[in-house]
Amino acid sequence: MSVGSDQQDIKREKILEASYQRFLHYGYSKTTMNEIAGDLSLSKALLYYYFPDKSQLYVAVMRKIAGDYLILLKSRLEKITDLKEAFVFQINTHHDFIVNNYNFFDSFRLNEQNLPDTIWDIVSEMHQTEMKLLSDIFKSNVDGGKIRSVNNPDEIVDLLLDALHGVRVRSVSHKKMRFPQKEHLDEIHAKRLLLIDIFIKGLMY
Amino acid sequence: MSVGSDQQDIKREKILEASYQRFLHYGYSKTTMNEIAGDLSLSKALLYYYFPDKSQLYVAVMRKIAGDYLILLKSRLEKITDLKEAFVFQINTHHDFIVNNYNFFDSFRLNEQNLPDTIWDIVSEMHQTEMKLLSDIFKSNVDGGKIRSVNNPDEIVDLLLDALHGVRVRSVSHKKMRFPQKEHLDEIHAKRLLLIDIFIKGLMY
DNA sequence: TTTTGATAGATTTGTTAAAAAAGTCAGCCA
DNA sequence: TGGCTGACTTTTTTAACAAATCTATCAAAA
Repeated sequence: MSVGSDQQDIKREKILEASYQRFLHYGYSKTTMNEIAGDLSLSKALLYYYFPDKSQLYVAVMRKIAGDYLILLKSRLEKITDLKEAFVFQINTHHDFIVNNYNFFDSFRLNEQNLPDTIWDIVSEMHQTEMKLLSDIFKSNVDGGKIRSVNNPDEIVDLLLDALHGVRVRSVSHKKMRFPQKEHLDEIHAKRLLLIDIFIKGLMY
Repeated sequence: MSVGSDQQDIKREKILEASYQRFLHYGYSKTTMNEIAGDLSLSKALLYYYFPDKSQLYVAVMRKIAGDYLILLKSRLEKITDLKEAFVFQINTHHDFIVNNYNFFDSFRLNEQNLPDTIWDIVSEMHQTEMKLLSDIFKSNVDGGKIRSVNNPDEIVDLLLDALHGVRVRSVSHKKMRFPQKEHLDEIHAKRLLLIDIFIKGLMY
């Protein structure tokens, strides 16, 4: 990946961590470079020594938390063989990822158009990795004879992810609140379990 | 419902129609009472004779188009017995309703908070009616032995609607466009057919 | 090589006056 | 007298512009 001394990498990490906290609590546009520098007792100019500009600093933070998310997902899914269990874990982990970083993602909701396109590469990579992990489990379930063979496993996995996503979106947008309440989380979870259940039954012989 | 002479009702209708056209083409906030009055060659004051204020005029238009939508849905679904066909029709009709009135609904997207709460009653009523129509078909399919009995048909119907909804949302929000393109509509449609297929299979014996 | 203070240039924010819109009302008229 | 209007008041939006804040740069210090 990147070259540089250990010292540089450590400082880079420190900057990423401080930036993450700011972005997380105040969002992208309400975070200033001065504040980040202040948190680290550094000069603002140093931030520009390590990162070309604010937007690319943001993308770097995004890359980091996306990476952490994927590592968590991977480590757990590689041990899971049950298809239902796999989807439940995926959907819960993804949900936590969104909820825990809600403010961080406000640059997506308000479409902050000055962000570099590389951020979409990260989004795309996340999706591809999720798909790959689940598809593998799916295929091994097909091979194991637990569900019937289909000609396009990836499409099926993608479809179920879409459907599960819809369970959250609808239950939120229906009411005027923008974000699911604690009470609703259980309801969403129950609905998703039911959906996975029916869907997988529909894939059996 | 409302009392008044036939003449009054006719004028009311004319106002609703003219308002609808304005809201549809320019959205809520970019439509003025003067323009609506101008289209009808009436004075603005007359609008206030028939409707208490702008927001309630908007709600009245909403109630009208929601009513039309539900009538269309009802007339067709009452003749459909096949569960799959019913869901396909529902989802397509709903989609058309949203697409055809896209600008009209901009008051929802930008959350125009000065709209009266009664608008949510309409949304709620739409959903309930949709549910009722589909649930009836669902139940008659259960009775006919085509799918297995479940303890809560409404919940199942609701779930499938959520899931189908998700197919559209994900395929849109994934890319940065806010609205599905023509080319995507076919893809969405195909995905939904597949989802309905698998889901209903999962409900069989 | 890493760090900074000073500073230029761009963007956001706050302010205020003018314009446009919502909403009201006394009275006209068929 | 119910339906309608023009003229009016009040509220909201827009435009312009100065002040403040923020991003980004750079010469020079550590």
